[in-house]
Amino acid sequence: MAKKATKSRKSRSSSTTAASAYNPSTPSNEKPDRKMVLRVKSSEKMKRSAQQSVVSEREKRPKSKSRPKSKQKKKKTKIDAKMPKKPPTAFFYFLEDFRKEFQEQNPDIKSMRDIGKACGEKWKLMTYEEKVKYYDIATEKRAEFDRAMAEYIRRKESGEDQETEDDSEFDE
DNA sequence: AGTTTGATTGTTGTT
DNA sequence: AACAACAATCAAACT
Repeated sequence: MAKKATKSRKSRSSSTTAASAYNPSTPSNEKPDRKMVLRVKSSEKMKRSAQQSVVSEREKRPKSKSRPKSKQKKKKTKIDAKMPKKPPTAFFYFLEDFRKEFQEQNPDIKSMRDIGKACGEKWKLMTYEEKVKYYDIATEKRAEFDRAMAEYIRRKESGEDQETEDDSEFDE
């Protein structure tokens, strides 16, 4: 088993792995954590979705307006490099892993479009427990993002005019 | 040659 | 409550 030392960073102590939170019902593992229970409320919703997953609608139709096919990014140029971008969702992390495998099985396909389709299909087939792994990562990232955003705002309010002060960046 | 689109789901923010 | 927009990514496509 490859031991991915992913825990290299931050040892927030906290043995609270988000995964635990995601596992609302552990058969044998019953930890009566009175207060620390379910930090992620979305877990229930997600689980339900995963289990039900049975969507009768074979054709999803946007009830409202047509979907803007092109409206994601106009210019990838730097708008604000300091601004933290939204963290990838669980699905995106899954994509990262899936992509590698997919490319091995299908070296012919290189574009993400095709992979995305396959990923989406499999994603829906995946069970909640399997998804939890990715949800866990996404949740953690979101927390970090939230913190980064707060700091970013704080710094911005503090004075964005303040040029590199703590970091000696003499680029020019 | 450089910019844009296209496709996937999830999360968040706005109304 | 529900929609809108954006997150990564890479190749094809367009200008």
